[in-house]
Amino acid sequence: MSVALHPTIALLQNNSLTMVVQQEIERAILAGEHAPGAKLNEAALALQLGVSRGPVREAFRILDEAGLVRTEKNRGVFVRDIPPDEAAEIYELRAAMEELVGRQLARHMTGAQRSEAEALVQAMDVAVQAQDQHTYHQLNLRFHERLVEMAGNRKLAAIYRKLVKEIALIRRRQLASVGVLPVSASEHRDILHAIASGNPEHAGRVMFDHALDGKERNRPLLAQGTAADA
Amino acid sequence: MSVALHPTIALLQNNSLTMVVQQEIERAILAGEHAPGAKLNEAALALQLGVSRGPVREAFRILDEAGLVRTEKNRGVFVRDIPPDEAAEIYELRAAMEELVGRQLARHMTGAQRSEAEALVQAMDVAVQAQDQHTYHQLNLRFHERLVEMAGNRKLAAIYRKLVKEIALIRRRQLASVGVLPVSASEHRDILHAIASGNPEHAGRVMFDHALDGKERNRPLLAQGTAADA
DNA sequence: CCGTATTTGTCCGTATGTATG
DNA sequence: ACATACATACGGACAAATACG
Repeated sequence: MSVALHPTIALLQNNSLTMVVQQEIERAILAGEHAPGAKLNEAALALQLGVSRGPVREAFRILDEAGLVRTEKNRGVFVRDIPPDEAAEIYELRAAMEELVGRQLARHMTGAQRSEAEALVQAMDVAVQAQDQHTYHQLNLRFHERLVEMAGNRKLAAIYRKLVKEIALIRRRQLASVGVLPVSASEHRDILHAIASGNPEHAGRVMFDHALDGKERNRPLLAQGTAADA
Repeated sequence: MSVALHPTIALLQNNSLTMVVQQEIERAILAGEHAPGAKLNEAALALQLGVSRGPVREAFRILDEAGLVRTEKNRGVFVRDIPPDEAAEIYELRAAMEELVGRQLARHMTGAQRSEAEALVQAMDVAVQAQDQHTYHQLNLRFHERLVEMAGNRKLAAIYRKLVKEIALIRRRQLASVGVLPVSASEHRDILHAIASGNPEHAGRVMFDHALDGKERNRPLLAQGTAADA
């Protein structure tokens, strides 16, 4: 007797309290409810979430390994405040990964995948015309995540997702950076076009350049790093 | 009054019990003392390490996030047994990262860095002539890790190190794979030569091909994956 | 510089869920 | 199918370190 569960419920099924706590703290951090550099009080969080300190501590260890918080022995856990030079390196690495994705997709993208990606681009157009920044941003994230998934390397996809979270954290630091909306509107069509061309190097370069735009848009606070690749 | 500490001691200084436990379990896994798929008993490990179950549980969460173990709710923690198709993807991803490193080094490698790398290559030659597999293997790991570090992207280096650990775990699965020794002896000189040529694409390709050799040597058990890049 | 309060680090007990005869 | 044994999940208590007055 297997009853179909609502997706969300299904996921929560195999989740220990530690997982729930970890996801909630992560959500709060990425939502800006805890500023970079802020101290996370173990007991206070446990109380607030209605759990004991054990699961909170375990969640802290996960978040530390994931790079979202930093732990100082006998002092506590702090939201990571990624310095500009390291932020630049993370942006460069994400761009390099998108380049790999572009190369791979130029070789192996299927028609169905192309259709799915184009649907997302069209939805973004709608969001732009409706001046709906939030929807646009969500769709943009999904567009890129789906492309990365389509590249067919699960480890690459997993690392990419972590980088995206760190970048979200970096953006929290730069108060103003939200606002510019449709800079990349037409670029997404260029990406799909480049992929469809079947030229791996070209598709890779287009995706790399597009990804680095995100870094450039945040330039004011970033040291002009030299890191991996161009 | 700051007394100079031995490096090892210095590291242990700021390490909580959880860190110590995590590093010890990790070491044991990578040393093959726990086979892939084996169950790690919380209480038994705690007893064996002379600590309580708390730090062991926290260490488990770190190792899970790092990808070295897998946790099943209410069942326990198991050493990850990475399936062949995912193993192939990890090898491909590492190769792609080495390609990035090659490109970057072709642009920015300094003379001092080149000297350091050449010293490691020479040491490897000595190990080969002495038929010292273990030393050769260690030097080989250090050679590649140093090159990755020299690329100047700390996040890339951190991810690379994690991939290397997962690959070490994968190799644990394939009982025989140790034995072939100097396959890559001269290839390391080729790498340095390609980097010195100053041609990023060429250096990248040489490092990519070299890295993928490691995958090919382990082919028998690997599904021929399609993953990221060539 | 010292004493106090707060917070983290560690340990252990209990409840709950899983495997086994 | 049931009962028993066992392992994990979670909570709470004590000890140690740090921060503050």
